[in-house]
Amino acid sequence: MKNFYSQFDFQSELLFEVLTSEEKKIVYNSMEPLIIKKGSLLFYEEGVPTGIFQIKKGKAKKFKRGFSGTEQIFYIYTTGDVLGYHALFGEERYQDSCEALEDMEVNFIAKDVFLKLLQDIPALQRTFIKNIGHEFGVLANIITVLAQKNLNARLAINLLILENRFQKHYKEGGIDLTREDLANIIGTSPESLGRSLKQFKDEGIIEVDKRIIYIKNKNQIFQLLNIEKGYMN
Amino acid sequence: MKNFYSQFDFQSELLFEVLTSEEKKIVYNSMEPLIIKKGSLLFYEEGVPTGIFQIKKGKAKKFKRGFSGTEQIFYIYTTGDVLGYHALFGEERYQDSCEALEDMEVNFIAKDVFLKLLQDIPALQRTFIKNIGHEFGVLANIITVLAQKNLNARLAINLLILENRFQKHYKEGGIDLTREDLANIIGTSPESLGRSLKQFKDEGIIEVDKRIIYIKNKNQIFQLLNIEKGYMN
DNA sequence: ATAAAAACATAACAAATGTTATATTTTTAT
DNA sequence: ATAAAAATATAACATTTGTTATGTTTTTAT
Repeated sequence: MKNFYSQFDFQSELLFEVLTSEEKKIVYNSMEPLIIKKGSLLFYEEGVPTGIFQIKKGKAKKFKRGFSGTEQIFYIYTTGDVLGYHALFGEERYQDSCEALEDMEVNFIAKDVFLKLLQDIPALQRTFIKNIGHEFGVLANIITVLAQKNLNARLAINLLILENRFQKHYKEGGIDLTREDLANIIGTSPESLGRSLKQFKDEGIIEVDKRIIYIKNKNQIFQLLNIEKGYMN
Repeated sequence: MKNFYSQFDFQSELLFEVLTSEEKKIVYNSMEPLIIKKGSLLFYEEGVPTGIFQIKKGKAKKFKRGFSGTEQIFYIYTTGDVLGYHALFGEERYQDSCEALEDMEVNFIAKDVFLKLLQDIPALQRTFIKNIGHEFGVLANIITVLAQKNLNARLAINLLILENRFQKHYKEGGIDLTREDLANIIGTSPESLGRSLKQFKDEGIIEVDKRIIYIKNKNQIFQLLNIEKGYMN
């Protein structure tokens, strides 16, 4: 059975790790640094692709809008993640939008430069396409959770996923998202989310400081989810 | 704005349509016919990929199992669809399982043969990778529906999608799925699904014969979903 | 530093969905 | 053709989630 976290992680921070140090040098020399302000878009649905990004600092949400206009967030990117490459394979447009959740520093590789890199470094193309396959499985897993789990379980699962993803890069390891964004990840309203958070607080599962959520008792979460010990490693 | 149905359709029946008639001949000569019995698997999660399939006759469900073992179905394939190719790009394993819903006739292309075809016909590789990108967007749309819509709306949307997909190949155009499978698509229990179906019957939106569901009044469905006329074309 | 705006917390009530139980219909195997 | 098994329909009740409303805290802009 697969590791729990890898079922929900794009693993897009490892994409350049397959390269030799020589090849890495070529790739990193192709990058140009960009500053992206909180609230602005790295790319948007239906837009023509311009290149790919690697996050040096900050977080971004990937989302689509439903019929009714509500954002559905299906991924939060953090430091190290590479993103924006789907649309570069096969002359497509972006399938979704990506917005900075805080002021960000990113490295950008322009489309033409990236396509040249793919040609020059055979391992790169295979790695990226392989990862798109993996990401496909991640979305299928997200579908499964949204379709089969009730609100508390969806919240519990996403708290584990988000804490795991953030703690790699933020020392304190808390989950710092607006209630609206968190609600738009787990598929509910901010009010219903609030009720579940209160339950978790009352049961000692989490603590909240300002809006930052800290997981205090993972065992209780595993119990809630009926996950056997050992599965989470 | 994109066509409604294309947002939820893999469009994997068009993959060979980009080829010249000469190239098509090569591809179709590489196929071997297979008979697959109802209930057996074309491929399964974690399995090593063997090749790709094109459906000549019959339907198949693509699904994953959640923690609790319940199937989550995220796609129903029908006649003409090509499937099983994700795992062939980049030495992966299957991310999901695919089971025949009735006795099927399929054309099979073995892995090595298919990879050779990809090399020999450059347009083919681009087309397949482009389609994987499109399918990624389809899964994101499914996530949005599951996260944001209530049961009746999810049912309504999936009835439209399924009728549209089936009517291409079955004259009567009804939706013939077990209640369990349909429930495992829209993310509910067969009992709750039954209640919604009864409501739809009482309101004259659908008719049911044996287990086959016929849509009788699409306008009522559009109304239910707040979809403007013209959007569905 | 302060006022205004935005985000958050919480409760009460309404509506939707889950669950359990039972009866009926349809399919399958012999 | 018939009995057994599987699938379906439906209802009653329990639980979960959505919604509306109000007050408080936090952030933002000046």
